[in-house]
Amino acid sequence: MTRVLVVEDEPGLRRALAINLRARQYEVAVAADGASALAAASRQPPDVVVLDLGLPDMDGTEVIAGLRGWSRAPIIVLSARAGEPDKVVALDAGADDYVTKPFGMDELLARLRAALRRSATAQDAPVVATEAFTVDLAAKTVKDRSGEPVRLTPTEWHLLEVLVRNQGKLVAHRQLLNEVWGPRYETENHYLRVYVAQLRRKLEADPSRPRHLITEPGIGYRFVVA
Amino acid sequence: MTRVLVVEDEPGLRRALAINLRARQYEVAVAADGASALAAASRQPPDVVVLDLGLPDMDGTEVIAGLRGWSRAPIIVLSARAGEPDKVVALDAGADDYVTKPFGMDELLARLRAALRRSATAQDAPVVATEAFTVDLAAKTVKDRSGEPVRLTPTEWHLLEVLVRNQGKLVAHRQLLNEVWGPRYETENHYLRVYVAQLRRKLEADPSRPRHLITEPGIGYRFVVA
DNA sequence: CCGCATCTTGACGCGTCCTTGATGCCGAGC
DNA sequence: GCTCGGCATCAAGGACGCGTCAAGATGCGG
Repeated sequence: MTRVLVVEDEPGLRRALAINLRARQYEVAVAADGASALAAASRQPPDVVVLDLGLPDMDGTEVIAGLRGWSRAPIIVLSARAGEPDKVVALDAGADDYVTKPFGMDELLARLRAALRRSATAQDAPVVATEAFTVDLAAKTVKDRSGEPVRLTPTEWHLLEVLVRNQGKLVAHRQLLNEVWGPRYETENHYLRVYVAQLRRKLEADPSRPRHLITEPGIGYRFVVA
Repeated sequence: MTRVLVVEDEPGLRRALAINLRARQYEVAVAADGASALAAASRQPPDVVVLDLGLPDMDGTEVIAGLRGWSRAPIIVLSARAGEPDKVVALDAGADDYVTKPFGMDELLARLRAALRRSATAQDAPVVATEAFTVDLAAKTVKDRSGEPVRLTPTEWHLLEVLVRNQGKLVAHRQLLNEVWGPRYETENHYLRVYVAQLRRKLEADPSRPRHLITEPGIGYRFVVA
């Protein structure tokens, strides 16, 4: 069954969305603020997210960034703000669609179907194997050479996932920090050093001579398979 | 380069769309009616389609169906009709997004970027190859003739990137310094000599006789592939 | 309320990179 | 032939970034 995460602080609308979606045989999880949305999403990864931008606790783009760090599930943004700049910011942050309140339930459902149709066809092989370890992006698991699972903390996994998804490409400090920690942490390069070091210690055969998690001095990091 | 097919019968809007898209480095094909749109799409498969529903010769959903028969390129629908049923019909027919006229150009461009981001398969590799080395702008990698990666420092890479982006064109000292070091360094021509020399030493077959990183005395530098 | 895992923050040594100066070369102009 | 300005090359210093270790904070589950 398709799992929808509804993030909406207004109780009435939240209920209405949940009822309508459940009536169409979707499995619905709800959250009233950004923090619980991210928690719920990590606990039960949704297939699509309906996200109200006007949340009490976090900026909407931070929620988008938090989700995009590890999930490609379509994000449909709801907002009372019809201004163009708001739409551009949300879409460029990683949202897939932007619906202005008030909206019709039929339209939202149609946009939801369109988003799901796309993501159904866009599934690529989410397993990447190196000589030292294997990453399964779908199952969110990492195994070492002998097949033993490797324990990663949530942040370690976020970071690894972003790097693996851009395999071969150089990912800038700024982009990594933005996708894993959010836009407000774009200058905290020290976080990267600490967590890259931890990943290397857990994954690389010789952590002091990394072969897959490569430093590009002054620019960022790169994951290479060979 | 990303190819956009614009299907719009109104000449003014068609021109405006084409101009704006070309200004953003998209490759634009235009069509004024459904039949020529389908013909153009089959001749030159687009990466994304911007489709006005109010065409003179065919119903919009027919055009969508005609495209969806063989192409998965995202379709962004433009329409003057804001009614919900129209949106639902178009989206369920296979459209990816529905924008109501009048719309802002920035919003359309943002929705276009969002659509393209999803169809990750449509990414051309912006790779520039010379006989001595190969530059991959997306992955930020440089390889020499034997395929070995070349290590560049951040400043070296930044400088090379600007030159390669303007391949064939002459880039003035002032512009290079401005883009790499910032506006306050526009007179530090010495920096350029040092770093161009380093790039030549790392990339050119015969650094003292450069064939790709060319000095234009008194003006600037130029990158040429052949 | 406590304990543990995780995240954040700090300090330090080391290596690399940026900046800057010195020197030689070449061509243009006098 | 000489001088001068722009360019190429080399070298050295100091600054900065990176890796590493470890000690507080923080938050979560029991």
